[in-house]
Amino acid sequence: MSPRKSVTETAATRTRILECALASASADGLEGVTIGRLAAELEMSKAGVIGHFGTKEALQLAVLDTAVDRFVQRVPARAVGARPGTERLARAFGEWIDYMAEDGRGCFLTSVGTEFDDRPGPVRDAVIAALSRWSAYVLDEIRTAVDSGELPQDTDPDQLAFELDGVVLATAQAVRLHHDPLATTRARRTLARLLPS
Amino acid sequence: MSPRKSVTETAATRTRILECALASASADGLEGVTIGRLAAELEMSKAGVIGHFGTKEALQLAVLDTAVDRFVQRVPARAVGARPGTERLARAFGEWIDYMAEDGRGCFLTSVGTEFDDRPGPVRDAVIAALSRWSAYVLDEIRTAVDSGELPQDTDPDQLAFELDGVVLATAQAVRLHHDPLATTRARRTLARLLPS
DNA sequence: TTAGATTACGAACGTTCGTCTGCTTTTGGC
DNA sequence: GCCAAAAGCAGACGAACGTTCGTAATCTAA
Repeated sequence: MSPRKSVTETAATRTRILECALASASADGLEGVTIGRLAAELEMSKAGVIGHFGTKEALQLAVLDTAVDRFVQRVPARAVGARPGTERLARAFGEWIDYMAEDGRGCFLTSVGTEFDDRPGPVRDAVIAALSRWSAYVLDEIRTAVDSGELPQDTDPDQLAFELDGVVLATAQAVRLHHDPLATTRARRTLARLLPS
Repeated sequence: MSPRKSVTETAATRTRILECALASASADGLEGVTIGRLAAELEMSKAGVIGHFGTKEALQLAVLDTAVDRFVQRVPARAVGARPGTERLARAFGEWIDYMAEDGRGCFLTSVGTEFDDRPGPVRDAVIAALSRWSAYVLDEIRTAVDSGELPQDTDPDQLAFELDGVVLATAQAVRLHHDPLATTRARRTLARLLPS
């Protein structure tokens, strides 16, 4: 039928599937992704789609991986240039907020976290693992800031991380559910208070 | 077959269905509720289940209504005795936090908000309406507190409401996803800072 | 006592789900 | 140029989906 692709192009097919699945999952949730709809949208057979992953669950994990990669490339990667401590934290969270506000995207990772927060399994584990990595990153920077005196000595890192998490979640809700154009403004204001520069 | 129920008992059947559906939706999301599983769990026929509502979407809206009712009975209702302003706000949010922490329940309303934040339709509209009512309630109390001098004159009510929302969302995530036993402690600490008494 | 709703049933509808089985085509290394 | 490996297709599988029948049993009201 259609001309076959080179090996790099077949790897690109996998990427194409994951991009489409990520878009679908952003709207309908990770469980809402279906092989049939993906196949129709990509003009492939269902077997051609799932053949790259084996099972739907493996596909879900791959989608999650893709989303995490993009997040890492976008958020922490853009903060490496900032000085460790509050400056890096402010940069990272600022990038995250901007990222969420783009096209009302929100945060895929936290959305899936809510979707799977009561469904034990590999997907839930993967979400928790990813969020734990982020959490460790944040806590590390907070401790650096405390040690250097940027933050008060009596700062409770876990408490601050909790409040920063709240800012992110509130922003995601404001952006996606309420389409609030002032969400980023409010988020930045809270951020500035939590992370004095 | 089985003896028919009186009219009050048949109304109780509807309640029984909604309770079961609410439990199912808490775990699998509102879209994850299926007529077949409900019927099996309630030992009824699928037709008997859906007959009370007509369509699955109507059932979803009824489940949402049930959840909102319970929330109202539990959270704002317990705060009516508190003095308007920061005291009532602190009481209401404190109750909400306790409510979320019970059995790691989390907040059904915000979970569904995340689930449907990109799916236009009656369910999304109903979630937004319910959250808007809560938001109006909170903003009203904040303004009362500002007027009475409990909160600084330059308080931005929307900003404070945004940050309170963040506390709730962070608590829900900590409780449901991470099973964090310290979630309520952290939430109360943030609350105390946002709403000085 | 009777008539009309109401309630729930069993059964089937057509659709979609995820998965699997052959089969054909293409690819990459020899 | 050849050949195993991989990619993708068509199609079918059983199961589950939401919905809709016709019917039997029950309740309410006249």
